[in-house]
Amino acid sequence: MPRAGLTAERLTTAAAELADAEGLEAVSVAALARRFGVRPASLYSHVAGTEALRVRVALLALEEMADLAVDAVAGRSGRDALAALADVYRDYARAHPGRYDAAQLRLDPDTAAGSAGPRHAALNRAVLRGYRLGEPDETHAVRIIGAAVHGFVRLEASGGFDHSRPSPTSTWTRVVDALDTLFTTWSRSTS
Amino acid sequence: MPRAGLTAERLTTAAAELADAEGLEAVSVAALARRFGVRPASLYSHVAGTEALRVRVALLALEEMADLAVDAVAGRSGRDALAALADVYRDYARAHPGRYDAAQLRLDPDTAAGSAGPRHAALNRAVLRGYRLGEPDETHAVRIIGAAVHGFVRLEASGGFDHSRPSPTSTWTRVVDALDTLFTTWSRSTS
DNA sequence: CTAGATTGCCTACTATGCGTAGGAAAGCAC
DNA sequence: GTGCTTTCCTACGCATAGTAGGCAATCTAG
Repeated sequence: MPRAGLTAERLTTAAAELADAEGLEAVSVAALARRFGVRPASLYSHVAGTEALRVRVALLALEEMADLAVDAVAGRSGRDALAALADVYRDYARAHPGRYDAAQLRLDPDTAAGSAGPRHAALNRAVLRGYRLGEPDETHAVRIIGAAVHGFVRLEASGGFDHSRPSPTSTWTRVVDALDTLFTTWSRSTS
Repeated sequence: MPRAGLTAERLTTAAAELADAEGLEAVSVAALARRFGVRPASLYSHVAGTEALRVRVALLALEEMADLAVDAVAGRSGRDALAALADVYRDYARAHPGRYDAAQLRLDPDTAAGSAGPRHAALNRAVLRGYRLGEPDETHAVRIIGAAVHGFVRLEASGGFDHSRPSPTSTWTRVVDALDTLFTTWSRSTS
């Protein structure tokens, strides 16, 4: 019998595609085995199990988003950089909802430390440096960006405002404007 | 053999407690059956299945939050009302993480229409009326409150800033301040 | 090109969960 | 008590996660 050519990488990308197409819930050993025309037990030589599969998708998503974010932010500063960074997250979530969901999984500390998570944190701070906030404001700002972006993305993804007026994108613009204004104001009042 | 006295209500409250204690994932027909010392099949005369159980928890949580929100907002206006409303959501999420997660489930349109969802929308708008935003700003504002609050709560719940400085609560204060300032500014510039 | 080692995928199994069908008995009406 | 309803049961069928151990496809030595 011919071999299917399973590897951890191929399983991870297939899992990511499956997550985007049918939701993170659909990512399971059984589903992947079907996709590769192989018995479920065969996957266990390559990945530890269902949860490990989802974690791999999370790590992939974090890397992809970090790469996109680095490109988007390059050569920009201030509001431009902030908007570019925020757009990366929103656009990624719309293009890859399953991967994005996976990226929200709570990773154990070791895994998180080895992930692209720290790159995201560094990028956020790099963008914020333009506002010259200082501490602890910069930390507050990192958290607020995270909350606003993830909160908006989640609302948008859960269909809360499908086909409703005004358009989600116009609200998104307000969100980014509000963040920029907020940080600019902090910056002024502290200096 | 004595009867366990199962009812849809008792199952729902037990499911809510289980969700808060062990996560929404832990809510299942089998787990509830164990809790009541009963065979899994016995639950199906009372609830349709695992998903229905979670939806019931969601509806319960939405009602509880709406009741709390009504009380919290009563007699307040402006920033006070906004802060009180936002605090209700954050405090509820911290006290009842499983119920709060359930409340984020995507409900089918009919179920959603019969839920406390519309009460939440009405309350949000009632609080915002104090800012005299008009449309479409008021709608943007409703969405932004939702994004900011849910985003923050989610970050806080996922342990993103456990034991880290500055305290999550100090960031929360900034979030509420930022929302108040934002809406106040919109209000002025439009009038 | 063959012989042996490797390893990829298999069968077979256990355990757990969901959900359905149909039966027995507990409790209620009278 | 007799009969009716409801509650909970046993017994299934099916899907999934994961483990143990085997056969054979492929790689490597010589």
